[in-house]
Amino acid sequence: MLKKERQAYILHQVSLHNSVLSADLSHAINVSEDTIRRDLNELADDGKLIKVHGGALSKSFNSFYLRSDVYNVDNKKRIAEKAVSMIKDGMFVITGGGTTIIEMARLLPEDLKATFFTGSIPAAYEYSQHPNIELIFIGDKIAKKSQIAVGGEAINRIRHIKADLCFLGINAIDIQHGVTDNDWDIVQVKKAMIESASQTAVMSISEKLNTTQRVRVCGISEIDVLITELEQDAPQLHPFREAGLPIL
Amino acid sequence: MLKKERQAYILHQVSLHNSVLSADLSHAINVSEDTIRRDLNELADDGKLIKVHGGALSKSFNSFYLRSDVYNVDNKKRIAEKAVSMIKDGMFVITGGGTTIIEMARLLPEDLKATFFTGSIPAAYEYSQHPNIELIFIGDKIAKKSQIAVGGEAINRIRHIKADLCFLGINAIDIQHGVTDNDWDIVQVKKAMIESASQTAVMSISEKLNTTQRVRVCGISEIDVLITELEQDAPQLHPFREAGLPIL
DNA sequence: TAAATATCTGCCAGAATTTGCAGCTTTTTA
DNA sequence: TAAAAAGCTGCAAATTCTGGCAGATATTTA
Repeated sequence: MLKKERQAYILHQVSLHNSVLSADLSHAINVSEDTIRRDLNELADDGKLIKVHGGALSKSFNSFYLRSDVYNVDNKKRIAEKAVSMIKDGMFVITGGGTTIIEMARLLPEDLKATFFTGSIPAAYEYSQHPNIELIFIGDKIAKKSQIAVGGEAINRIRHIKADLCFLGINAIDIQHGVTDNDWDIVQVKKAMIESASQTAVMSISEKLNTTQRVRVCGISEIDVLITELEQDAPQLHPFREAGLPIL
Repeated sequence: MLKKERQAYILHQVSLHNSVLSADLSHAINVSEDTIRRDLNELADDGKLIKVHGGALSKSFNSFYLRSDVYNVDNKKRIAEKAVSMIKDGMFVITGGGTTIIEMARLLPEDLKATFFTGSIPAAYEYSQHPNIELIFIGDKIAKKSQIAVGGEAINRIRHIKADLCFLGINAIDIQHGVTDNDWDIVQVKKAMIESASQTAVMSISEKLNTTQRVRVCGISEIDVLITELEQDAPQLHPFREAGLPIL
């Protein structure tokens, strides 16, 4: 096998699998690992791939996770837009925290008059910037990681609220296990919020669909709407629609 | 799986869920927790995430609040320093809002362990950035102008607190009329805070000495310390000291 | 065509990296 | 305040990397 051929093969494998191991290549082409290494070094010098200890990575791989932040912001904005469309003048809305909620808070139309409840400091900050929104903060001990109020006091207060809508950014959702999260305290708060509202909308980027975490928030049946960045008829959403969950 | 791949996966998970546990990652990728920890340390060194006990947090999540220019920062810093010196480990401290309080929050020493109560969103944000401070937010309707909780619920909660220290930034102080302010709702909250604490310190730049506003908060006698940017023996402070008000 | 030259490939020894483990310290939690 | 969980350090084994060397192969030149 010619050197050129070999390198072409390597590039093909890299673009196919996003990553390759020197040992695998050596075995597949039947040349020594040294040769593979030299090839990888050359290809890396030419900027065709990224060499790392033990093998190589595709170039697009790197930009994938670097860009995923920005990429996700766009998706979250799309979700936020859909969520905002559910809110009408005069409503009582209760929301959690998280980046998607923050995006939603920023997109609320100037002339919307509504009352918002939240226990999240960043979300509260955004709501308080809005000219026509009345904001009620649900206080208690603030969880450091998420800057959101947790604990019995907060849950008690939430129980006394009768909201029209509840918006929750969620960490994982799955047909079988429903909505799950990884922080016990925050889950308690979310549960209370769901119970206190007549309608609950959960917001999630599609990447979180069909994933699970450790603590269960609620079953699919307790949710009224699922909001993702996808079109309503996207195939990933089929199982959820079939489970009777309305999609926005 | 290559090291870089693993780290990319970790970053992806962090940006997706805002936080991850070492144990979960170790289980998901099938490597030892030591390896995960080392990865997290490397990523944290590169500033890609924030490492915490048991896992890591997303970096982008926390930074929403822009430090805006405040009037008279230097003087307020000087006041804040004096205020900080009053706080000891283990104390329960209740504070209002305002720029002076914010400065104080930023100056709290890293190793101070104390519990803070506040109803101010910006102040809460600052406290929540501190590693060793336990923060309890006193929730209720948020007053737009000052981003602070006001109303019966808040006052009720404050009544149930027994704090060691109360810090208030004040708008006006005068020998005859005591501490005065211009917002009725906020004054109610401040009154409750003063009552709930065994010691009250009021903080004011010297400009506000000998001025009055429309609503009375409390008389000079109810204050335990007055903190200004001036030296203790500054002539402007004489009348206050003579009225029996300790000066810091 | 034969010799000279350049390139490629495999092998090797020592250096470097990575990883899991054991023992010990620190932090968290009940 | 003590048990449990997580973190850190140093070590050892395994893997990978580096540069040099030698033989094989390809290319050029006399």
